[in-house]
Amino acid sequence: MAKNTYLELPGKTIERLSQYRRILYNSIHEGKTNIYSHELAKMMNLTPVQVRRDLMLIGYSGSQSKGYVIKDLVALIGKIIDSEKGQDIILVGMGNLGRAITSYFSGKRDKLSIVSAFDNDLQKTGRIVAGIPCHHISQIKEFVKKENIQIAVLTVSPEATHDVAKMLLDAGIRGILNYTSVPLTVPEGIHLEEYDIVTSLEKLAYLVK
Amino acid sequence: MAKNTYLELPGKTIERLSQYRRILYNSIHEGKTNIYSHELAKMMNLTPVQVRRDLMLIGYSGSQSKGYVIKDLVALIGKIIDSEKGQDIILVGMGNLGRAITSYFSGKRDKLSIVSAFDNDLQKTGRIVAGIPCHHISQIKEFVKKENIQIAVLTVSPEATHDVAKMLLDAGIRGILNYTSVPLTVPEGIHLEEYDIVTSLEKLAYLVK
DNA sequence: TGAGTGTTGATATTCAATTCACAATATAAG
DNA sequence: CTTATATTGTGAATTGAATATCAACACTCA
Repeated sequence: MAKNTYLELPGKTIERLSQYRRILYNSIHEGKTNIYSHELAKMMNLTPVQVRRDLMLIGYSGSQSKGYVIKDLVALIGKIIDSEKGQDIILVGMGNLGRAITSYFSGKRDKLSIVSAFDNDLQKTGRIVAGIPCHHISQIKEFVKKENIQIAVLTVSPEATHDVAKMLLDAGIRGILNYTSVPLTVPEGIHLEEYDIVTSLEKLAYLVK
Repeated sequence: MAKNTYLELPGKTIERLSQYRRILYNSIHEGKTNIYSHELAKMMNLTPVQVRRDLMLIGYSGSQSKGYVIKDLVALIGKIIDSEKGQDIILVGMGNLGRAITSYFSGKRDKLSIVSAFDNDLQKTGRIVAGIPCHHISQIKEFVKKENIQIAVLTVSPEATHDVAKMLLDAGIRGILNYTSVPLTVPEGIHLEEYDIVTSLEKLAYLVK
């Protein structure tokens, strides 16, 4: 039996793998069965070398004449980035952004789904909002433990960010996607992805100057 | 008269400068006037060296005893990343995400504002949506030229992405913030920032495995 | 058959970003 | 005055990511 060696992939490569897969799904729907590195590169706005390098890192080999077999490649990417049994995600902060993300995401990935939301607004709690049940934030800990949730999306107000993050960490969350404008600090071993719209726009504004 | 030397700053530094400034605003409100690199680093979840290096790059000097003067630092960052007269931004695609971003962003920055939105849904066009006027996408080109818009936020459906991007480029847009799940290619000299929620979540899912 | 073309896979190189290590300096305390 | 401590500023080293280069291979066509 092959031992499940854990691949230590660069973060950027993982992001690209996720995107390769999405594009490859489309190609499959268009009836394509094989693809060359330069084709995939073009669709992703990358160089062919970059694509080949990524695929080399995950140990996938193509053929000189036919390129890569899309079906196999998709399967391998899935094997690497998906959890076998899927992962449930919660979202905290059912404001505009929270609702947008929830609706946007619903049904996009079968191994990954936002299963429940939390908010402190009693108007919203106890009901279905944007297609998923919304509970009061006081119930986060219980829910996370019971359902073994590992990932949370954070879309609360700046003021609430630190407190909610603490709750999530206390509850045992292992990864946080922080969409607030407040930078977070997390302990060793907890994974954090942050993204801030204002920062992106300010960067663009600087670049076009 | 000092010649306006254009600082070639690393992209990552620009992003951090934007965030330093936001945090420093808060510190000012709390009555703080000076700050040390290690304090700023802690708030940003960075190392002190990183902070000092960034400030070195923009040519700001602190004092060994008092650290950095917040007011001066904020002013300098503004000088570097803001346009003198401010910049107007448009948003294309008034769906859930578009509305969320618009409301979220409104009034956040005085030098930067989303002034108008565009959509192809006639229900929305010609009205005020999420606080800003929403026009039909056929009017993009005229608007961009007349108002000298340089930056656009793209929140349309995957299917529409390429066409709308082409319209924006034709109209003379210089920077695009792409929130769709479709990777874009832009010509030399046009700035592109892409961000995809699904990718972030898949990356997190991989990391917590 | 054999030259020509286009592809992959991999090593080497370059480039960008971060971190290390420490000199220089200011302040406080003895 | 001298020592101890805490800070900044920065050259050098390191790490991480992207790119260049090319051998090996498979197919095509003359």
